[in-house]
Amino acid sequence: MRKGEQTRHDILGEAVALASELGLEGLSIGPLASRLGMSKSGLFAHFGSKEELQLATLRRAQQRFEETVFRPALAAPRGLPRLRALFERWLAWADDPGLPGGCVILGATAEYDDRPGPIRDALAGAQHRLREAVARAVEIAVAEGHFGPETDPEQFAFELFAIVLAAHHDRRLLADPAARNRAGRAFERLVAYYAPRASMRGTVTGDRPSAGAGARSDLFAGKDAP
Amino acid sequence: MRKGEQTRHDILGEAVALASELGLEGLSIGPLASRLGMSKSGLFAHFGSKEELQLATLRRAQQRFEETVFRPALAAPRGLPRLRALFERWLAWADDPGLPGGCVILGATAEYDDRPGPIRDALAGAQHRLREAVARAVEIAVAEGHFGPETDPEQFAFELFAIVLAAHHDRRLLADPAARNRAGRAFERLVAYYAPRASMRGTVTGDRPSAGAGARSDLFAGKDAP
DNA sequence: GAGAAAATAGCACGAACGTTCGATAATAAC
DNA sequence: GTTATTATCGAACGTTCGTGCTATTTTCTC
Repeated sequence: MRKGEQTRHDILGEAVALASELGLEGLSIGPLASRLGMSKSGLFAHFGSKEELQLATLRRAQQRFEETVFRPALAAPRGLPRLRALFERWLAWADDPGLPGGCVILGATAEYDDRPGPIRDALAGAQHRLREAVARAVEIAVAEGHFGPETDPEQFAFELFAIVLAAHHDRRLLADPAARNRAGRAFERLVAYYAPRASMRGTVTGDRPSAGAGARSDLFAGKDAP
Repeated sequence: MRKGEQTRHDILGEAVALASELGLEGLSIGPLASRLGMSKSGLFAHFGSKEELQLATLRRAQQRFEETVFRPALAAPRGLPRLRALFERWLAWADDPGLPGGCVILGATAEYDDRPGPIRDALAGAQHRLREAVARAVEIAVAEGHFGPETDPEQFAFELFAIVLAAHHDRRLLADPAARNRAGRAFERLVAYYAPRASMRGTVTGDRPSAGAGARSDLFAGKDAP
């Protein structure tokens, strides 16, 4: 009873890596089995259908995202520092050695975003929850005074996601090493725009916006996780 | 000699629609042939290999993007209006009835961004040229005085692309009708950020001879039907 | 250690795929 | 109108895929 769970765990580890390169659709049972040194039918018995394997692989990737990106970011101080930590980890996520072909979730989204079914449901649900969690973090930043009170949390979450998406795109397709830097500047511009001082708005400053609004974690030491 | 080109044209029209739903990889010859009321082998003879069909389909999608999005935007006045027209058309592109499953190019990018070969090359090359073309449009906007002189054109192109990407994502996966509005607000914020300071520097360049609206269309300069 | 239960292997199936080939029908050239 | 060329078809091949069935080996329980 316990040996099965172990191999199932190993299988999903390889499955995430393989799905990263070939997509959830291209994740085929034969090559996955031979990578693990086991038979096709032996592997198949763990899931009962390919779709179940795909769902389990997707859930595993989502779980790893939460453990690698989201939860550690929650350890950062409330408000902007937390958002900054989230952003940094999110960018690094696509370079995870366990994801040789980029983010599995984004890849699966491109494949299943117009094919109704449990996979699409799982993707949409997770995306919805993530976006809401980011929006909550933005609300906290507003409460902390890092952003102005008229800040729209969902709008912020949308724009943050947009930056991550484009960075992932440029790194994967164009292999552009400048992508990360560009993403960073876009993030700073985003943060600067919503900063409480309205004078920031619509102005053009050559240098990076000063980290006035609690960018350093030591400024707000003491206030911690909710 | 001419009948063949006509059917080839018809085939690629359907191929783009099918690839929009199932991806370039999922574009299979059998179903495509039966959609067109012709035999598998008859269709196959036009391309000689599946990869050639995929490449031709991709080139056709790129050509349609240029005709539908980019070239018409060039007809708008230089500078910010042109960028705005580009942005609007770009957003509408994903809702094109000929693309029932979203942008073929973005879909293909997700599939082939880490698989070396002619398809990836075509994608990366086109993306590079598009990004450069947008950057040139931004340079013009700077010259027109619509943006401040320290505006980084490539950074702007990156951020503009990010907005479009996220809008496409939210519309496809989340079926979120608010996506377009959010993208619009992100665009306005982008434009506002790079706007010149209130201290009017005026429109510096009166009349540098414009390249004209219907200038060049070498965006996706790929050889077509060989 | 014996027996029950679970995990894995081996094999075969039907379907779908890209591709080939020879035959036939449609079109273009003269 | 005849002929040469091109376009299309139908059938088949070799693979690969997901899946089901039956043994056999491994693991857990008492």
